[in-house]
Amino acid sequence: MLSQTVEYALRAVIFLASVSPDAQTTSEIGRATQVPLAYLSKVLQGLRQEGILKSQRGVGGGISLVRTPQELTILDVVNAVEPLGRITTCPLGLAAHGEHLCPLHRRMDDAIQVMEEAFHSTTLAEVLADPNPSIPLTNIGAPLCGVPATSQKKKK
Amino acid sequence: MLSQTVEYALRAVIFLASVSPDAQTTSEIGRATQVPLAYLSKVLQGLRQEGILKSQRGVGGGISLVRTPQELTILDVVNAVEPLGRITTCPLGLAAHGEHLCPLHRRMDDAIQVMEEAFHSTTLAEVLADPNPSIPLTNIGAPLCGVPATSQKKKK
DNA sequence: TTAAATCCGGACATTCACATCCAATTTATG
DNA sequence: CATAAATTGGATGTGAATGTCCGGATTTAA
Repeated sequence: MLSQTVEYALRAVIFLASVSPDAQTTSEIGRATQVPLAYLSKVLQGLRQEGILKSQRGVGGGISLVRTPQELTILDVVNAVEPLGRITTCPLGLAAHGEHLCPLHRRMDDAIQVMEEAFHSTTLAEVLADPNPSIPLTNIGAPLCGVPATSQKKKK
Repeated sequence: MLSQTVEYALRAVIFLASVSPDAQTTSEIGRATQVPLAYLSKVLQGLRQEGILKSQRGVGGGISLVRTPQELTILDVVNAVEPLGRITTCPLGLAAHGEHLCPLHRRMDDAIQVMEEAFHSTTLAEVLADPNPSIPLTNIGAPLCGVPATSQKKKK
């Protein structure tokens, strides 16, 4: 449904949003998000090329958000990694249909659209602010489950 | 987003619904839906194993729906081919979270759920009944664009 | 019984998502 | 300048999704 890469990308940007506007190294992001490090670097590279993230090489460098968490929606991230694939033209290739879809494809696109709207209506800041108060278990309520919320250790 | 196989499966069942309860050969379905014949047979096989379709071998045989178009939803077909992948447990593997998702995964699952509901709320019969009246172009209004609506030629 | 129609199932090919590894490049700092 | 920290990009591997091919099994009908 949603690809593994989308899952990884969202974990990464949520974590980055939680420390925004600070930069984090790929290793730090990997540790926090539990994403395989070698693959994470590819995902982050893609997000940078799409203008979601920016990077700084060298000592003290790392990855950070281009926009603020208030300005960045879940949809922005999803579309940067793998566009949702709205159905805009007839998949059967009937050019005569133009922008008008048959009843089947209209409903398929409608379903994709409601998902798109759900993603568009939520910013990273809103995810972070969600207290999720009704849940009593350990570590629940963190924007990204299992992530040590805004770990503030600066060694050296 | 939605896989190619889902697209093919929906085309096939919509066509079968349009002639329900009659059976159609794989070749006839392939011609009507523009799906590669060799692959279509695999897709149909899967739908049969999932209890969506039934088949009859030999001369005069073919494929037909198990249920009526009124009783079959788009979601039934989608789930038979490739389950939507609702998020029921923490993808980070934190068992302690149990059934409670963190804010990020709660929103991701919510988005999948709205799509699931959109598919669940539509039967094949409703797709077929959709007149799509506002559209003036050729062949528009057919439940599956490009399909000769309930082609009634019986040769021999 | 034979033949034709039709589905069934396995083997194979291709492409892509996912993932790993490592050398090259950039940058801050002593 | 030399070194260590960090990203970048290329090469490569693996498995799943997509797609093709064909012989075998089943059923109807002549």
